[in-house]
Amino acid sequence: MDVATLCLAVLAHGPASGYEIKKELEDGAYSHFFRASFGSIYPALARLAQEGFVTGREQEQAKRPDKKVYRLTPAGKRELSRRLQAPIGPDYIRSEFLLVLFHAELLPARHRRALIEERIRQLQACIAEMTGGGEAACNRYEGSGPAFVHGYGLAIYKAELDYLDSQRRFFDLPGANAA
Amino acid sequence: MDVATLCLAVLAHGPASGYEIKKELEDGAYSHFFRASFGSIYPALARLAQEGFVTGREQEQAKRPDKKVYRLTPAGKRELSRRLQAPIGPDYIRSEFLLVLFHAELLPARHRRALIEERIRQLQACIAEMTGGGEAACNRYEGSGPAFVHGYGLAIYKAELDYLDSQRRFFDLPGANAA
DNA sequence: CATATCATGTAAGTGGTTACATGATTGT
DNA sequence: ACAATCATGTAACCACTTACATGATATG
Repeated sequence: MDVATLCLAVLAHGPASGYEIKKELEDGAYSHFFRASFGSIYPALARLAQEGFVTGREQEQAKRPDKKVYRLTPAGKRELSRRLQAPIGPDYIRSEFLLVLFHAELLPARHRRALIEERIRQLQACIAEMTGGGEAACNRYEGSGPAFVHGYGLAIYKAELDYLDSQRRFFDLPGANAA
Repeated sequence: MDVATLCLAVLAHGPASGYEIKKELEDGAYSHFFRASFGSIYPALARLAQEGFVTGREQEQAKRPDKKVYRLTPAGKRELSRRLQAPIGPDYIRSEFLLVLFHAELLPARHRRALIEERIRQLQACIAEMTGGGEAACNRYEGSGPAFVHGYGLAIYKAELDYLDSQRRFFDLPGANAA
């Protein structure tokens, strides 16, 4: 599943410009399980428009640069549905955090401690943002799918935090013979 | 952190050939948080040897192709330590599973159910393999680092399974108007 | 008899990212 | 004044994957 499919997916929730799609992928619900940069989003949208899966309408704005608002065509919606039903690949995970801690014995104890404390802070912030009602990004989405995925992510983050909390003793293991 | 660093990391646990490193990344403990293919491992090892971070010794084998066993040099160990202490990037996650389920409403109910049941099966298998004592791959590693990471992964997988179990009602939501 | 495992390596292709180019507007 | 936000797009680059080339041995 490439960036084009991702764009179709985001657009299924309503029309948006390339810039808005990027923001969604950066701060919104999608950020927890996908990623893409401008350099891949803009060409993907242009291609999708050419293929007839989206239409892009130039929209002037007062005191802002013009933006090109894309929306799904009926063909685009069918295409998205088709792509979502294709066999899925396995989750791709690449965690430098876990790679480094796998070799905790090669690190100075304080460095190990700093890594874990930073991780705890990040997880707490993330959980707070996802739990706290209000203007949180994910609130924009309605329906069982987004709610299910939201709960899924939250369950994982909570489990990570709980685990780190239960492993506080790991912080204070004898220091390493560092470089 | 690139494949070269990953190779240094694997070699820190003992000498290995390119083929063995790949196996480790595919079935071993590393498989849960990193990935690499032959096409990137072999050139990385050649480069590391050229830089003096590893030495490769050709080893003949009876009834098997020769293999080139690499081992970390003292400089290589220092280099690994140095690289592990560099600032780490955020976890990179790309889950087609979550992307598809985020759009559950666009899918036929049976497809949604099949995805989740498959996921449950995978998680159960994974947890069983990690929990069950015996010849499991991760048992090769000793020390607090590997144990910590093992526990971390297990905590996540268990949380995912628990969540899916708690959401069984999600399976039977009204079907979608599929393509 | 076919397929899987063991074993190394290269070349072509790909799906992205980073950096660049451009520029008004708003907040600090 | 300086940085951030809004906004689009291109070009150069990069790390990695897939497929190819080669071939013996073991397994079902």
